[in-house]
Amino acid sequence: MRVAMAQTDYSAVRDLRLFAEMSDAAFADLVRAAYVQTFPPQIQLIAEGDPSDFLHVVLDGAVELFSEWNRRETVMATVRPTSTFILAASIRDAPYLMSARTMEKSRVVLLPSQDVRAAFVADSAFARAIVSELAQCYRSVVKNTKDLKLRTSLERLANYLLRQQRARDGSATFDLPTDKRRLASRLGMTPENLSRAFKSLQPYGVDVSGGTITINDQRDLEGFAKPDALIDDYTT
Amino acid sequence: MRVAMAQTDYSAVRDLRLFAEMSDAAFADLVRAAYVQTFPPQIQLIAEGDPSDFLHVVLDGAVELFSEWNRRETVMATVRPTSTFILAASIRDAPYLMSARTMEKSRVVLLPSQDVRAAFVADSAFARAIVSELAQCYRSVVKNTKDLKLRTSLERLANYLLRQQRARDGSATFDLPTDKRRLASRLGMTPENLSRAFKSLQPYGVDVSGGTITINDQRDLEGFAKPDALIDDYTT
DNA sequence: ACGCACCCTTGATAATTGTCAACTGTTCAT
DNA sequence: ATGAACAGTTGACAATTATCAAGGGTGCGT
Repeated sequence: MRVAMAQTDYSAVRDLRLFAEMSDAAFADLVRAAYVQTFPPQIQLIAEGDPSDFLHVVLDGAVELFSEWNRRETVMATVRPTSTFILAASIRDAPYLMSARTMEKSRVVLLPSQDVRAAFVADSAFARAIVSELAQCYRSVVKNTKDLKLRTSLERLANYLLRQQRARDGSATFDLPTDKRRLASRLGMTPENLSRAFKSLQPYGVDVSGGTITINDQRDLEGFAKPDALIDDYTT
Repeated sequence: MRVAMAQTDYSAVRDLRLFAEMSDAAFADLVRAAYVQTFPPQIQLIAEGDPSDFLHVVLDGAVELFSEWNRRETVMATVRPTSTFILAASIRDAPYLMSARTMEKSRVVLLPSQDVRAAFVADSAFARAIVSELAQCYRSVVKNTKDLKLRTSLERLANYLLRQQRARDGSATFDLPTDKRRLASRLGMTPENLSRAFKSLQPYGVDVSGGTITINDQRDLEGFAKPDALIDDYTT
């Protein structure tokens, strides 16, 4: 009766660099026990400290990774389609270090962690892809640490804007991909401080209108922000 | 004439979890073009931005990883025997994100990055070990980010002391493994601030005499520091 | 022993960042 | 339309952290 079930379309997952080189058989094994679920906004998907039962893949929407300590909370990252999160915990079979919640209505694939580990052993192309992905994740977090330790909040914001602009192919005007409260937390500052930081960037040609940013003087802003490939270039 | 050369002893490297499960043949291939070098203190081994030609293994001494931006510098980590550094860059064949310098006289193994990548493809046990190692590295950096974003400098210091104490099997008195200037940088603060932070921990039973720390009231300090396994336990 | 570095500390001050409270503007359900 | 809820902003203030300058202590080479 296999006709009646499991016609779920995993082609979007398959297209991910992480899974693209796998053998068809190994991929079929991996998605056998997987399932796709759609969540409403503001739903907590995982909690830090929980055992890592599933590797998650965001197909649609947006997921926010955050952490808490002593009644404080901070946004660690935002995951947008199509990519995975909590890969390291799944691989190590260790508890999650971050919690995750949907920011909007989101469609997420859940792959049992044990199947991921099995696929890793069974399929060497998958193993290679995992290592490459993990190394990239590691390097991203290192860059973020440099950003946090070497720059003031104003410099972090300026460089964030330049990165966003580059991600939108360099147009002078673009929209922030998230609300300002989350952005503040992601950048390691308070919302009040972010408000003032935007004002402080006005002399460098940054205009803010709601969530729309205009960079009037690219040179000037870059002169202040001093972007550095070893911090701001997320492709290397 | 192989008797005359290359009798270098790589057993310390072999014992590392990263290499322990490799086949003898793969390990021999990996070590073939490797070499061991002894460096005096304060020598810069690698510079951020350089291509990652070698995976490094510290056999003796201590190596400091640091980063620079805009004339500022910060200590990212300290590597002690026996472990590797800049694994992610080697794997991805990407430029180093951090510089490295010896803190003391140090003996370091240099493994050509291309041989590491070759061994990764040839030996699946090695591939598995690399993934496990990388996942652990990733999780360490995430924990460090949480430490930085969720805690004040005083809280970071308090938790650092508790971690050090645990690493020394919980004895009330122990020595700092590094000078205070580097420690300050590692914790994301200035030396002056670290000095004052130590003073601020006196009421919680922390005594400082040179580089020797005594924790007189474990409970009290823990009450302030609120250590958390998802930040401070580096084994998970 | 002496002087010279160098690290650490301390004090004074400034810059940065966070907190609290109030206010604006918008959204959205009723 | 109305008003509750909420994100964002602003101002006043406090806490945290950094900077600058000076002094104390220690180690080391001569």
